[in-house]
Amino acid sequence: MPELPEVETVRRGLEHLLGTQPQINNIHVHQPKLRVPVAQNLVQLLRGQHIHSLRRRAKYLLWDLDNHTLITHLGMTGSWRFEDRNTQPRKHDHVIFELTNGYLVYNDPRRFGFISLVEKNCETQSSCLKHLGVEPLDKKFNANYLHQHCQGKQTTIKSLIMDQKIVVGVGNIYASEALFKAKLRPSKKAKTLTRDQCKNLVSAIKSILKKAIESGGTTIRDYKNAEGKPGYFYQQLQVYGRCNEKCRKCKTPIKNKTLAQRSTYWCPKCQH
DNA sequence: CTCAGATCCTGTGCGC
DNA sequence: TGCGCACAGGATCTGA
Repeated sequence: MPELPEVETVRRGLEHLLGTQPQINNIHVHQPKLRVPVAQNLVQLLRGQHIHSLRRRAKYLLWDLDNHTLITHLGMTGSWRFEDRNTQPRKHDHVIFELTNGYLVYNDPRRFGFISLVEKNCETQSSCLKHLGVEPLDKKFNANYLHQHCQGKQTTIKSLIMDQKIVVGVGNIYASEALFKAKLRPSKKAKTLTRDQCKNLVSAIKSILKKAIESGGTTIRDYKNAEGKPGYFYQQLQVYGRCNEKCRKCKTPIKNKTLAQRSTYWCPKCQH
């Protein structure tokens, strides 16, 4: 569900709502069975700690506490909401953080997300973060880097840019969108890309992600930011979800096919 | 090592 | 109206 722009939007919203270093008074775990089970001693360990800052790495949110870092992931359908009063609990409210200034609620119908814990300053060595590739908006993600990773790769270029070991944060929506902007077919073999094509693709990924962040992300169905508001990048989608609709550039009907288990969209005339 | 496919879950929307 | 099926923004594991 949430890709980098959505996670970054959630991070910014929560950072604003949390205020200055709230303390965790208590935690209520209603459903510990997330993709990674919630640790049994989570409540005991975190009670009394403060939330100092909220960072993002890839699609993970990193919560800096006094003695630990909380690593959380939204999976496909996870969301955080902040409430200043204790309101009616909703279906799939799995974990509730009772803070000095309000309630922080993790809701996730499909339970593909998780909340886990590592010792302070150890997060980069944790199993979920240590194999991650470069951030797409970092200057390390450039034409040479991508071209090198394409060498000899039998897989498709769409699978490659969604591979979090190479570059993080690009999910199913923005992969299709970036490939449209770079005029490349999603099914093109990664090893056949020239350096120039890699250069175009890198800048397409960067510009799409930046624009999506500016718009507060993309809401297809259930994504909501921390304030409960949708993202507006949906209006700017060129191909994703537009099967049989006319390409906005050349009027050719957009094609749709499942590629590597994921729904994929492209314009057969604009992309080669 | 590389790559494709199955898998973890629930909700929604479609065709019949 | 109701049922069954396909599909959904992610990441990890298995096995060929």
